[in-house]
Amino acid sequence: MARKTGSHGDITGPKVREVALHLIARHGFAAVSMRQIAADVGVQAGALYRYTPDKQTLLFELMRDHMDALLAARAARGEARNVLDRLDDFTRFHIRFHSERPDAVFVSYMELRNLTPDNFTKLEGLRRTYEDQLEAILKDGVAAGVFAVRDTKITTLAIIAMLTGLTTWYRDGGRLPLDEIERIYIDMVHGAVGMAQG
Amino acid sequence: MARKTGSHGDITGPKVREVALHLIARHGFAAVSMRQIAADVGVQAGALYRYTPDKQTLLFELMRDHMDALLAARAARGEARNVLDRLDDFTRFHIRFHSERPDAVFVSYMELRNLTPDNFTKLEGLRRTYEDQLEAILKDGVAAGVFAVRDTKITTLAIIAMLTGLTTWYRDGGRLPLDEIERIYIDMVHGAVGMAQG
DNA sequence: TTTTCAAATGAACGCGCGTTCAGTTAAATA
DNA sequence: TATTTAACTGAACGCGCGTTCATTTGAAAA
Repeated sequence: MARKTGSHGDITGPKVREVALHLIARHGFAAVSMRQIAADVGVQAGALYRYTPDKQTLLFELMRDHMDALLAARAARGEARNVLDRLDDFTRFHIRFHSERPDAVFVSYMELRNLTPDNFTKLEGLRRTYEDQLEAILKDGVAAGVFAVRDTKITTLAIIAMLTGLTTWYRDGGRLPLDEIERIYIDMVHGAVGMAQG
Repeated sequence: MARKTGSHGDITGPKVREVALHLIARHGFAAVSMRQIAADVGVQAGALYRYTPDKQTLLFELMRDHMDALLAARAARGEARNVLDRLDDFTRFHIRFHSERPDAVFVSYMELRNLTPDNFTKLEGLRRTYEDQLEAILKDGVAAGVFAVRDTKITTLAIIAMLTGLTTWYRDGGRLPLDEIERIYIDMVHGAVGMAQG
């Protein structure tokens, strides 16, 4: 046996990434072998190397693609005028985007330590770019006298940690619909930036 | 060579755990080998099995000890009278305890997936016990009309995620002293539970 | 000092790892 | 249809893995 009937790189390639993302999220990068990924894809281990030069690059590209998608989706959204709407929009966006991709979120936060220093630096840059977008909103809000924030950097990180924490427990079809969860988080974010709730 | 001069189980045992915690936090459980741990301890790999029956148990006991210490330290603290003081005390306690043990925190949150189902269940119970303590405060605050919280469960998880996020960036001797960081977080927690800041 | 016990060695076990590659087969092209 | 190209196999490579164990040696007890 060699090439299989119906085989096509445009199908196998994405499937490799999908399977890898899922397995790595479940068991961790170091705990998942190329043979396991290959088995779930339905090929032999050697075939994976048509789609990635090595395991490390596969991990890095999964994480980089996630961050690229995050920044692209964010950029595609128009900016609201007033600073409170911008904050609410960020909150809603973050919740939606992250709740739809728990595997990618998990991997992107947990496997940073398995990246080579070079790859780590690149990813840090992307993450920093995203964080800076929230901090810019906070700074504008403080300047406008709308938010009362002691330290915009810490508040930025605290809000992102709070919002991202959602992915550890949120499951589709759970106790509360995502709309309601969004409202709850928006209230809490308002509180965190020193606004009265309502 | 066999037994080394000055060797003693009361010294090597704790050192095994200390080294293991540090290496696992840095590289992940699956990525760290028993030989690496042994090398940092200063023994051969076989000697580790005088201190743990196997690698999995070593991981579990590190995580369980961390949670036990967390609950014990929390219980050792007297409860304040009014509900706002109790919330502030929880916030301060959580920040202090977690900022002092970044390795253990990291491992306890990241390596859950590497536990056997049995061990996972045990640890989930301990974590749940801790979360329930914060939720009890929130419920009391809501009942007393002091807090305005839509959903105590979600708010509990959100606050803990926000506070624990600190360990990903806090380093001793950083830009802000821990006292100041505490104040910032206390303000944000007040906001998250629907109180005006001050 | 002799005996007992605790601590650690170092070699060995089978196994699965990431990766390479010559060979085989299906799909695409001419 | 004949040729080229893309997809994949399956075997092989050296290596490090978790774990076991007979043996050696230092520390503690008698």
